[in-house]
Amino acid sequence: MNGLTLWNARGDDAFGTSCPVCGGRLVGDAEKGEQVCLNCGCVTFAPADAGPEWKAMDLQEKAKRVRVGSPTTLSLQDMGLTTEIGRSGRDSRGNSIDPTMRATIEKMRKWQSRSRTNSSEERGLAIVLAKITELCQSLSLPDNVAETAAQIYRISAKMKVAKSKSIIGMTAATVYLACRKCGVSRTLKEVARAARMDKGSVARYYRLVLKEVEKEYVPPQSVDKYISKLINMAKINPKVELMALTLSRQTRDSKISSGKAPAGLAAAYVYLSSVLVGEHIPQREVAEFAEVTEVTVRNRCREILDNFVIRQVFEPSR
DNA sequence: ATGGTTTTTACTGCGTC
DNA sequence: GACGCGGTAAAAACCAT
Repeated sequence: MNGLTLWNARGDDAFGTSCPVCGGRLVGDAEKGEQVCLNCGCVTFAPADAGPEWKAMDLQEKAKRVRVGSPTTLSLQDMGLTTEIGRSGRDSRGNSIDPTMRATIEKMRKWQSRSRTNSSEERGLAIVLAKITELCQSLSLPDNVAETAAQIYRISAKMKVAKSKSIIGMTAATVYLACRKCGVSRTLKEVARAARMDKGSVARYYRLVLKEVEKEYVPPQSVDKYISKLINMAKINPKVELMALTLSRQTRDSKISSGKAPAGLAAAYVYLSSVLVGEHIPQREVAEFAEVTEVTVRNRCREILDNFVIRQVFEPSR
């Protein structure tokens, strides 16, 4: 997907289940939570502010995102054999479904009711997996993250870790862990907000799952990922991204990054780059998008500038 | 629980447009 | 005067032990 990073100039309803340009099918990009159209190749991404106002659209989204004939998936209680099948008789592109397919769907529906969850355990599993899918959607996460989250939850359920734990808590924790494992940059804060939980509780559940299920160390998100994400969310000129990534690479492995919140560091790189490139985004805005304070941005900037000399190579402008 | 580190909060001062 | 920027002290949050 490298080099394909377009940004949504209109900033409106580009994120959906079908391509805003040609109506083609969108597939997720594991890197950034973007979606790419299989038909025309254009890239869309989630609206910058995942504020509460698009809760309303989540339900519609959910209804629209019916998966017909998709491959088996771990994020459904029965691996996807019992898809919730809409009654509209239309597929995800809005085309009507041909009779053969319709028959297949009917068969699936029949089998679905037969194999329906009978034990309470399985019912519980189904509920949580649905929650996971829902949370992933409201965070605009690619499918593979949902799958990973589902897998993590299955394991923790099997290990009885999830026993008598809050459903949203476990959901948020597994989704957050899945993000980290898949290298998708979503902060704990973002996950907590989407799950309507406070950060502290999600962190507690996260630790629990990490300790009991994952056991291995899951490295934090690289600064680069945050930079790309910031650029995408704030619809900043890609030139700035290039600059920020370059700076980030040059200064990697330096002491300045150890123990610091990657989001703050990324914000500092983006800010500095915006100045260097001549696009100049106020600290205030960068900080806001990175969900850190201006103070943090400033502190990171100072450390970067204290430790490195930035020599700008001016191109002859004619 | 604790102590060290980082981030946030709240406030102030400076220069510029 | 409003705005962007830089700084500071103290509180709060975080994290490893």
